[in-house]
Amino acid sequence: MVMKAIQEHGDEDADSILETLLLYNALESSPPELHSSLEQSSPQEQPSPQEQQQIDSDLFSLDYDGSFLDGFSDLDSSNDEGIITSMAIERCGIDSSLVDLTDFISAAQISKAEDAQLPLEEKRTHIRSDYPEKNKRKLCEYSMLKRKRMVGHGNRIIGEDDEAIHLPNPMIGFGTPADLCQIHRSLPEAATGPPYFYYENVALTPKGVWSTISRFLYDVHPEFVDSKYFCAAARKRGYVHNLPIKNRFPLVPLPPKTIFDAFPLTRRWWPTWDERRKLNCLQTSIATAKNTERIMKALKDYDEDEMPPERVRRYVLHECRRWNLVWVGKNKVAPLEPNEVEMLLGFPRDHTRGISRKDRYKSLGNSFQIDTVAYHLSVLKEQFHNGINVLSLFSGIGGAEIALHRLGIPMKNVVSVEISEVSRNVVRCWWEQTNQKGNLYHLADVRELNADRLEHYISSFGGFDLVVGGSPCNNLAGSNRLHRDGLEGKESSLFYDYFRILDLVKGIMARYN
DNA sequence: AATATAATGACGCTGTGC
DNA sequence: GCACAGCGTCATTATATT
Repeated sequence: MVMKAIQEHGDEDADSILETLLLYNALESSPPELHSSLEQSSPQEQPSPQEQQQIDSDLFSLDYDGSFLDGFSDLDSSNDEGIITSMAIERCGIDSSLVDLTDFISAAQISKAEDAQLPLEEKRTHIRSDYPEKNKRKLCEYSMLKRKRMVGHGNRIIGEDDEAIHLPNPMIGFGTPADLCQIHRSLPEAATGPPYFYYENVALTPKGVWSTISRFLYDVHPEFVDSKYFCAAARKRGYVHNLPIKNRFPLVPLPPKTIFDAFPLTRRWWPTWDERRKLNCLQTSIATAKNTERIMKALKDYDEDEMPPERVRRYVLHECRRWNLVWVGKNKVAPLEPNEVEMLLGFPRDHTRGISRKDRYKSLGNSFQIDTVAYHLSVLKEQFHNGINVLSLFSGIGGAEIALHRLGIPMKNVVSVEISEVSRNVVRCWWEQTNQKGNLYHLADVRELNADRLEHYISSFGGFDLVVGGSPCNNLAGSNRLHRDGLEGKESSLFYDYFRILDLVKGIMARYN
């Protein structure tokens, strides 16, 4: 089918080939194919000096070398697609499913397709005649046009958000510690640092959102990762970043990977007909007492080892999945406690202690999964072992800061912007409790962070090494029944401030160097 | 007793995959 | 056609604080 698609479209039109393959795939039901994980062992020396947690190199003596794909960045002939396709088959095996092949080809394509073609502003701008005042997106695009010189017209018309971005399955990004499907990527020139940037948001957005985000963030393709490959709970997120992806390493100790590992006591009460081994996404609100009460009622007539009728099982399982419930007694389920959520997300125990229960769930539900993010940020350790300057936007309860800390990367200066006073207090407390040597500067609103302030920070400590943050997902997230109105929504449009600030930092840093 | 803060419970719909 | 997942919002009620 791959070959057929190539014959149909010729070697050069990679997009059409992918389209065709995806179409074939939609028409056929291809058998599920497991990813082959590499089992080679070559001890990797891990720089872990003054770290309290020693890294057990035997635990992760996997080969991170992505050499099988080393040629990718150097391919430049128009015949690449054929080569890539055959490499894909070679790599994934002749029997592998089309999904695997297309994922592979897609990942390889992205790095190539991105930097070519249109000038940046051309791609990011589709409304250029009117003078926008109303929405942030237009304002941003307008300011970009003003700032950058206009280049000639492109020859390809790019429609409004119609370049659908395909979510990979399995959602492992450029590989997890256990599944090293690593690909060498070449970033578009406009995307390269300094500074490094790392942007995060929910993977399952309304259509077109991720292509817009990607277009603004210098055409870097998002890395989609589900944190279920790092911990016991799912968390499907997209990450747009310009970090290297070679030689990543995970945090130690490794977090529990299954529900039973995380909560051993639940095993005693877990019915055989509940086959869940991972939790669903940890959200900002939990089940009510009424919910769990109804479940208890539905089960009250059945013994522990007795299988309830299918109707009852279906109801109970549906509610358990919907509300992320765990078994805590005979026929009794309960939502997770705040400190249990902290543990699953990789935060120190009682990190959010002292604020209201509701606020704990909310701030945790809005946070990073630390192990996942730290895995991506781990490549900074070698480069910044003497310390790093961080601009942390939408900091929340400090997921990025904690990831860096747990990686053993000293923070020299952290400018942290967070609207919630409660969350700022959490980070401030943590900063003091962990005896951080560096300086923490707190701001409340990203919208007030202008060029003057940035200039001041950059001149005072010599630039930011990393701009990190995840902008609000309120208007993107599936759970929002009322205002899921996309990237232009009230809160989610703050993404454009992330871009605005990042772009300012890039500009100022370029002047200083 | 008035006011501030916290907890409760009900509320669809989109996108994807089989 | 159906199963499933999903960093959420709001009005109302309960509890805490002044």
